[in-house]
Amino acid sequence: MAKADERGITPQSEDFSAWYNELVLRAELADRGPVRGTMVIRPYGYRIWELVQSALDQKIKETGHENAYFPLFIPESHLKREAEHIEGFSPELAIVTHAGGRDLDEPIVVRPTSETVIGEMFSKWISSYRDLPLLINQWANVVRWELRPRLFLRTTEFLWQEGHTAHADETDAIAELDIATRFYEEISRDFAALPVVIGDKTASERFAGAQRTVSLETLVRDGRAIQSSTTHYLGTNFSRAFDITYTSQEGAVEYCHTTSWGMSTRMIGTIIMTHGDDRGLILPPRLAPHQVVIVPIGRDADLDRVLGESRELEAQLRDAGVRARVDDRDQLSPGFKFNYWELRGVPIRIEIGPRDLAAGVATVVDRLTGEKETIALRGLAQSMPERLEHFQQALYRRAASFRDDHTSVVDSKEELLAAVMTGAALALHCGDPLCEASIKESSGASARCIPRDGADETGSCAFCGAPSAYGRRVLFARAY
RNA sequence: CGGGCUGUAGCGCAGCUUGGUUAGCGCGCUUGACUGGGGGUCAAGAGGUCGCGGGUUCAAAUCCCGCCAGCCCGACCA
Repeated sequence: MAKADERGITPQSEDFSAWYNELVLRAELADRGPVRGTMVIRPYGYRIWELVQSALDQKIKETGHENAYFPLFIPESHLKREAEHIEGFSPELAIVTHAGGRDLDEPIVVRPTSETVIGEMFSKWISSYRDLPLLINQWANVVRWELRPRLFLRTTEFLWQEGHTAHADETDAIAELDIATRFYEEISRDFAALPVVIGDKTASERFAGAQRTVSLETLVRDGRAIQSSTTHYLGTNFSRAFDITYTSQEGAVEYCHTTSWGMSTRMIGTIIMTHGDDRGLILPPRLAPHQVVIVPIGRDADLDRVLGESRELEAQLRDAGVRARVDDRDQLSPGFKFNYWELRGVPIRIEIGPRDLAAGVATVVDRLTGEKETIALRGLAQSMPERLEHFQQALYRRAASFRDDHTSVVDSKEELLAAVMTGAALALHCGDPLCEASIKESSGASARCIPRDGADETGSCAFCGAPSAYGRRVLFARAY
């Protein structure tokens, strides 16, 4: 691992991984737990998660879903009922075989996801077309024993939200997919300032047991893609396995069509890697625990006046609906505090010193551009929501240009392989899983999704030359 | 599971090659004074089963064997 400068963090360009790890730890977002791959989410990181949660929970409820809670433990036999599902998950299961002081008759799985328990319950709860659609969401922790953990991006245990719905037919289930995809898109764009590429997964990248998987992909600053959330149309695979049936209006017994969809604490890792720079985090205002930090500067009598003015401004900002905080720690120098809050990604910093006070102004500093402005104290608080909104949009635009600058349209094997070294590639593909596998083998890149907003296009596969499938280009990138 | 690396104070590390008596350094922490617009200065302090177990030796952080843990790069990964 590259060594950080005494005070700063390793630059992104030198070692992105080291940058990321140091940042997560130094910004006090999270710490490693005692069991390999586990993570303690510290208050600053957890607050970001709470802000994601409340925004998403509101959208989930507005669209008619209800929250519920299902058990952490699942009988192993349940998981085995859907063949592809168990096959996909078995390598990463944590299984309890001993409890209550003795060996268990049947092993119990710690949920890696809840399709099976929820399916079991759905089959009891649904009997008529009048019971449909059934729209349930759960906020929970899940456990997946991944081989290579990374803080927030892939932890042994993580927090998420998982939506599970049952519908009378495919049309209704697909409409549900669109609803879930839309609110993930809105959370990503409007709250996390993440430009996403949305599209279906290819067959080999689909969720275990799904007929369709739609993913939201983000391109982060080292040129890799990350799936920040995903929705699945499960067809009748799970309803056949768990006997989720209903009697239709015509009196026939039919299988339900089910969906599931999730967004996890990985979102925080995505935000870090999309927006962060060599000075630290840059948080989108709508998800920032502190949107504005006020640093009072001065001593003795000056300090009293400056602190008083800072507190007054803090109160005004709060009245204006801004999450503001005065950093009144008197043992720390202003310069220390500037770096401290920049590392933590606070969008706007306001400095108030004797010179400012004498002129009735404050110094306002933008975390994204580093620009300092002198602004009259009068009216400053009232204008802050608009300033934060501009910041939010500028952050989104910057990420969108980065994505565009690092996405190439490619038509040959050579171009494809070159493009994925520094970003994403849009290529026609034959649709053959074996061809996908060999792209992965030669470049490390995988098919992220088939972007739904791509233009209609056919031709030959950029990699192998066979006729293209899908009628559109496929997004390839190395991924987290 | 392969390849590489690392375990010494809260954090980051030196010391190990060539064993030696009180195990160092920087940051952080505590107290005080001065300071304060980009990571302040000085002074005085506190803080250690050198990852664990065994072995060699008069003597082990240092040499040997075994184990454990963690990180990085792969493989794997709704």
